[in-house]
Amino acid sequence: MNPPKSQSKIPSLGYALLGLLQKPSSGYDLRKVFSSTSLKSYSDSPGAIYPALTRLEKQGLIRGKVEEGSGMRRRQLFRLTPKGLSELKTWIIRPITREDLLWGQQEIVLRFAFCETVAGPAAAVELLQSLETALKAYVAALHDELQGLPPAMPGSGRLAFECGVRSTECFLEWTRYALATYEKEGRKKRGTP
Amino acid sequence: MNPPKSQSKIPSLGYALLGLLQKPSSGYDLRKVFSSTSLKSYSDSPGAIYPALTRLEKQGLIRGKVEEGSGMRRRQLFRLTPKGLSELKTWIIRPITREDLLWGQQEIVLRFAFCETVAGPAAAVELLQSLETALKAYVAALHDELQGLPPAMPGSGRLAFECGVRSTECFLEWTRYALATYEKEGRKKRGTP
DNA sequence: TATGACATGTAATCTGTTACATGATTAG
DNA sequence: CTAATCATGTAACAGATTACATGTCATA
Repeated sequence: MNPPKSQSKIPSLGYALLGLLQKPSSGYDLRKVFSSTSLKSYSDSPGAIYPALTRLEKQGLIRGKVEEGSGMRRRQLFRLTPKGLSELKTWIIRPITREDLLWGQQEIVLRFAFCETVAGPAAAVELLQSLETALKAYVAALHDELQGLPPAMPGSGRLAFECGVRSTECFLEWTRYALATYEKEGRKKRGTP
Repeated sequence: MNPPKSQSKIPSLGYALLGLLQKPSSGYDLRKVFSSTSLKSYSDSPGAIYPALTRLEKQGLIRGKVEEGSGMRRRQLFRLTPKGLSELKTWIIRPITREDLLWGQQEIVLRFAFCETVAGPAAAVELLQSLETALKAYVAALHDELQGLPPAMPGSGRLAFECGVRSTECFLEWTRYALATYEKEGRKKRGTP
């Protein structure tokens, strides 16, 4: 009666966890990653992590097993299931859309960060290419909007808008830099013909 | 018994609404601003806006009045109360901390965008100066972290980190550009001595 | 043996999302 | 008249925050 609800919408934190679980980890390990590395934008609170892990396990995307080592603290190691890996891969390699850009850089860069180990360098290049396309259109649209701003707008309002434009341009430059890096690597491996 | 709970933590959306309500608006107006301008990162759904307005009114930060025009649709105009204006100002001019940077650019730029009309150009300059200080330290820390990355890290992981560094540097450049803009304006008004 | 770090979880509460509901006014 | 748009809300649900609760192990 309903359309098949194959994908039961996973929040961003869920995908971050899936990506990190390429290396089997406990909830505590994951919390430490979020609190100590540059993924600080995600919550490291137990009230966020543990329920999220439980949900992912219920969906069959990860599987936890309590470690039984002599003289060790109780510790549950989670690892990706094949289904979880496939879900992660699907999320990562979906081409970048304008919507993705509106929801923010963070998630896009996270997808890219996981891309090489999950789907290989070729997929990373494809992801960057779709990102470049989307960004070029978006930057152009932002410039148009900047032109159309009411001249009565106070200085700080216009400057704030310019900040958004610059930040997007910077993201585009990084995308090109990343593409160039992959190209260089490719040439190295093929022996710079 | 409890410490005085003078500030009852307002979420980011609440402050965005307070800032926009410098110009009296209806809930529908505000939704249109969120859906049509570059504030698209905030939700324009009625289920977010209307409850948020109700909360702000209960806290005495805004006041709504139903408009009674001949042959007009029912429409409730909200405007800032003095208490709301003061709360908004306090939020805006608090110096930028490292925590603010971790929570994201978005909110900082929003604060700056409202700063000039709420607190004047001098406050905007002070805000930018505290931002510059915080950003300089943060960029340095990010460079250190980049040096310390494990060499075993896959290419896309390192590139993703570099994206964060570049984006922060870009933000710092914008901050200096904005400061320069204010300085130029100041000289113009004082007659370029 | 007492302190602190390790490790996991739960409960209350708040906010946002999604979807639905309602009525008034204007355009065709 | 009827369809679309204006304008406001509500209800059910999911997810995050905060604070608390529990117990283990190492070490001083």
